[in-house]
Amino acid sequence: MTTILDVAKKAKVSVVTVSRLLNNPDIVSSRTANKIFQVMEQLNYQPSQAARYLVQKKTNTIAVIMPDIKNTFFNSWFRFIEEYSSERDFNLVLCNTDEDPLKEIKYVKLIHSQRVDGAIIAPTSKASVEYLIKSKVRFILFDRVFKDLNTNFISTDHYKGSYDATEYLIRLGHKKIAILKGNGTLYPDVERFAGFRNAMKKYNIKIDPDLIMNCEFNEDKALSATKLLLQRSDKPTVIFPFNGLMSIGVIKAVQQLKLSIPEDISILSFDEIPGSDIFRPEITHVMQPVNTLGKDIMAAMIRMISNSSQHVRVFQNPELIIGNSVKKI
Amino acid sequence: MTTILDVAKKAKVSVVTVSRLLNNPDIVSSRTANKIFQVMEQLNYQPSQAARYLVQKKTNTIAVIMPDIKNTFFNSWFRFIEEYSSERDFNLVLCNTDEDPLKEIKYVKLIHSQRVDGAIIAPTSKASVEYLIKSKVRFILFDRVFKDLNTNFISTDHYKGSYDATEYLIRLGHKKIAILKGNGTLYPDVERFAGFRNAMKKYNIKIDPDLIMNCEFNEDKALSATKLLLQRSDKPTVIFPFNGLMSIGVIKAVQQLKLSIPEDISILSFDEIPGSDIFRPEITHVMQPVNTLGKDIMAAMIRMISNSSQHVRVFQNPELIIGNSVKKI
DNA sequence: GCAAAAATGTTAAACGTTTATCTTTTTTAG
DNA sequence: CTAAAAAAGATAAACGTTTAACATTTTTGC
Repeated sequence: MTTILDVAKKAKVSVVTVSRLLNNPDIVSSRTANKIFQVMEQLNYQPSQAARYLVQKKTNTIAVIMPDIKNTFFNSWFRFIEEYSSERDFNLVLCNTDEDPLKEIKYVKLIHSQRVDGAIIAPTSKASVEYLIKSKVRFILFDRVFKDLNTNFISTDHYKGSYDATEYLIRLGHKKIAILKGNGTLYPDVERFAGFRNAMKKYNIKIDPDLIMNCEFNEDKALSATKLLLQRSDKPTVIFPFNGLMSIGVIKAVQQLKLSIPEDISILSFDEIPGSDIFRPEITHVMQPVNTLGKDIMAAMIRMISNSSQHVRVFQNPELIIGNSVKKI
Repeated sequence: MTTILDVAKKAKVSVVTVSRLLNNPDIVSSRTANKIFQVMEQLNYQPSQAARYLVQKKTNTIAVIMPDIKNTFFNSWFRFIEEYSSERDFNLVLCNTDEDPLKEIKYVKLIHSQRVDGAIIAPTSKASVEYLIKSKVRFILFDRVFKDLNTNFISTDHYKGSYDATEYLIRLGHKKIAILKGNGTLYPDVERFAGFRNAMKKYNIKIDPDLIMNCEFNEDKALSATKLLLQRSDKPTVIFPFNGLMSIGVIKAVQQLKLSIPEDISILSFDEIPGSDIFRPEITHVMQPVNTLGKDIMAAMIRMISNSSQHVRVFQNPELIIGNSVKKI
């Protein structure tokens, strides 16, 4: 690998001049600058980030830790993150945890070791977040907040999204609403359920506990749950899965039972489903503002990196996108 | 940030002993080891990768450069890459180029600067590949090969995939086959078209040049092209888009024209479409072996990193997945 | 042609590790 | 209890940069 010394020698200048050109270009004459640039080009020189970091304590790298890059929501969110950061010359390290706390803690330690300038994390476990705090890694939580942990975050108002969606269903005449949720540990899960519960309460509709299913945000479990639900005598009129993946499970189950949406059963999804643009009927869903969620969190991160401390605690508003997967009753 | 010195002091051992524990654990007694580990835990110590790299010349990092993480094909491929590498304790840096040669060259320089142990790249431009060669970055091309460049690669036999698909269509009676392709620069594009052309030739069917559309792998262009095609008096009986994104465009066009698949028009896609698991009819498509493509390229990369040089030149076989989007004529 | 300003050079320390060599201390086996 | 082996320590160099302090050279403006 060619070093700054090689460049200096070949350009017949001192190492310090080369370094100055790299870090403070204004103070070197354009003649020398050109000469050095030319040599750099010839030798294919790129300064070693590692050596640089040691002195400057900056990596220009931001880590993104998330459960699943394949998940539609995280995927499109990531695209905005990537776009924004690449325009500002920050590098991204992407870590996929698969909702595995062990994988997550491994990654968290790794990025600590890498001394990234900051981390954006949609955590699976609280332990990872506590580790980040202890080890003084700069970070912003995304989507999943720990209320008792007093950290920076950007998330969606999951409560409102779910409340509004439920209200929409109720106004169309639905009372037997089935919920496919997680196990109640994840923040969005809790909030979404609370939103549902309170909307039901407001309209004085009793919640049938048999219609609340824990599917752990898993497609297959949603599929089985749906089959169970649809075989009941007292079956629900609508199913409300708390993420896109579970909605896929619901749709598959409906297809397998040769039923149709919304004639036989209505569906309302939290988040878009993959392939939503061509799937018919269009699935009514709560849409989180991925675009601004991505831009804002990255902007906040970059601000934190330059201005040091910053206070970022934001809930953004989701929007109910009306399709035609919900029937009026 | 706590350093190895802090650990040594607190554990009352020498820096060298701590380093030995980290790099050659067998030669330190378990009593000392435990003591040191305990202190590391307490102080949240993680060695600085940068400092380490300077001496050891290893980053344990592999860069993945690809055009679009949102593209179904690259996305699922990436998941396998990620899984395989994380199990083997390699870190991944993900770079999204958006098919922009400038963004790509920026990323290529970046990873050079980061001194990653290797790169896996589905290149957009030849310049990036030439840069990697010049700067002696270890790399394997993925999907997009440059025949004149004599590099390592793992790709699919695009020719065969397309040939077989075309033959399938012909045997079902199709003669007026419309092709939605790119502009003919990308390797897969060229090969896929050659496969189509030769299959047609074998069955002595003349290719109507009006049915060959350059849509640049773009959804909107595929949509417009499809509308044009379907309004012709001498319209095709089947449309064969060269990737999943263009297939989405085709499907949207068909939906907008209120036609149905395969009654009014048949479709055969190269690659899966997003949401393929719930979309009906099931789209007949050429499936690349994403799983093995991912594992194999990562395995090859890791071998290259440890054994130094390696020769990797592989074309894997795609498979035709029969759905019901192609009508017998 | 001269003084001031700008550009470049010289030297050296620092960043946090690893690693080699050599020395000293501790543990183990008989 | 002793000799050998194992473990730990001490010292120092190296990795590729940046940066500060100061010295020297070159350019600029008048």
